[in-house]
Amino acid sequence: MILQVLHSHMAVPVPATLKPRKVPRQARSAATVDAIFQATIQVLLKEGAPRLTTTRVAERAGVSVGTMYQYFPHKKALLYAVLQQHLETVAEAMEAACARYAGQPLAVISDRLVAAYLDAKTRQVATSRALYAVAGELDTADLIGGISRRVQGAIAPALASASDARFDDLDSVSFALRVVLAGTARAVLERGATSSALVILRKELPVVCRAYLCAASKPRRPH
Amino acid sequence: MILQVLHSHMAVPVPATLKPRKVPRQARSAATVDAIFQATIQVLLKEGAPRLTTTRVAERAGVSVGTMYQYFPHKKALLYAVLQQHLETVAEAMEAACARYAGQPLAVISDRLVAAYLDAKTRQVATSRALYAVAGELDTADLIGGISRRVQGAIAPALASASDARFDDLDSVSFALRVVLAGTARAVLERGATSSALVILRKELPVVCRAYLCAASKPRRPH
DNA sequence: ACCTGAACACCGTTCAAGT
DNA sequence: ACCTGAACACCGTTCAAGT
Repeated sequence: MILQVLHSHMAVPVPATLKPRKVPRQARSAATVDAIFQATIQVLLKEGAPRLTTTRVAERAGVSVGTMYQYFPHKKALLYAVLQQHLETVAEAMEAACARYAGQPLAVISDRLVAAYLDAKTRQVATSRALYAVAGELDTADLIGGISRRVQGAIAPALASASDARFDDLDSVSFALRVVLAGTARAVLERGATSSALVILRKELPVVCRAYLCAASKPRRPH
Repeated sequence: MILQVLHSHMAVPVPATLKPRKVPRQARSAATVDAIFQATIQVLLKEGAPRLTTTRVAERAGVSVGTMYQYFPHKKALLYAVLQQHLETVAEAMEAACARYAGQPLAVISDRLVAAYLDAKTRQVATSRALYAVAGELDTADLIGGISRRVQGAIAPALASASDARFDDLDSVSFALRVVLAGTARAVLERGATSSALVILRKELPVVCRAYLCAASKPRRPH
């Protein structure tokens, strides 16, 4: 529930066992939850995933462990919420880009989507990396599934709207495009994220996507 | 060292802290290590990552925890070794495919490399998935870095050998191709790996790579 | 020489006792 | 009503005591 307070647009269902047990109705509670949230990211970045313990987060947030467990039923719920926030930021960026460049030529749409994805992911490289590491311990099937559906739901109409191309199998192409974007970005960001690797990614990934979309579509006369 | 016994072709340097502390010189020791290895995978698949404890692995392998710590200085060394074995299998498959299809037209090389990668990863989908989950807790920068270099060292000459294409920036293209392959496959395999998702991946990933390689190269007359 | 497993430090989680 | 933090079960790791 608190997740909905923080992200009222949320469309992804949260598994019952991962739901926070308490709805912060008062301003003070909301502040506490926010402090816990911030503390989690700070400890993760400063101490690393292995030292991200409930005690340390509580200490940094200025509350007792007991209090923390009133808001998050267990450690995983905490990580889940942080990951969710990050993924929804990315999803929003993609939705915005899709809406903005609808009706443009395919090459433009492709380039803009790639740029939007890379921008969203590289805006806080450190946080992205840390969250990839943390996500492995979580049951993220539903969360990732929901975000994926949301992103694909934005990509598909954007591709369909291209002024100079049409797709026979829009769903497969949307799926493939999302997976290529997400997978490739992760493969580079998760480890070093060397600046040279990032440079190559920014140069080559647009070529990959444009070439693919072109190969997977048929031309059509602009109307 | 024991890793070298198990995989004598190993080219990747193992960080000092992750090295097993004991070299099994006798057959009995090698058998013990192998039992620990098998037990790790079994426990991981049957009980899941959270229940993968040193005690459980030792019990299943039929040794005491103390004995296990003679061979692997800590739990991470165990996981590291298992992951390493898996990645080297994939690297071998890629090297074999690269050698086998050298000199062929670019489209053939591309399709075969994609097929080789997907085959290697999907041969044991369950193990692949389980290892992705486990890898998050490990310091895999060196391991992944070494394997990546090895795979790119095979991909680059294969691409250069294409009978009908030549590349201006071979390194960037090899890098991008490897990252697209690895990232995309992971994005699909890591979660559900629905059979429908796998079908789309097998159909679209070759199109992605072929279109990209074609776009990133110039044609040349076969000699 | 090699193996064992109780013991230790530390983790996630709970809940009686405080305010 | 809400917060606290000692207590509990369990984990990774060690090392004195066995063989």
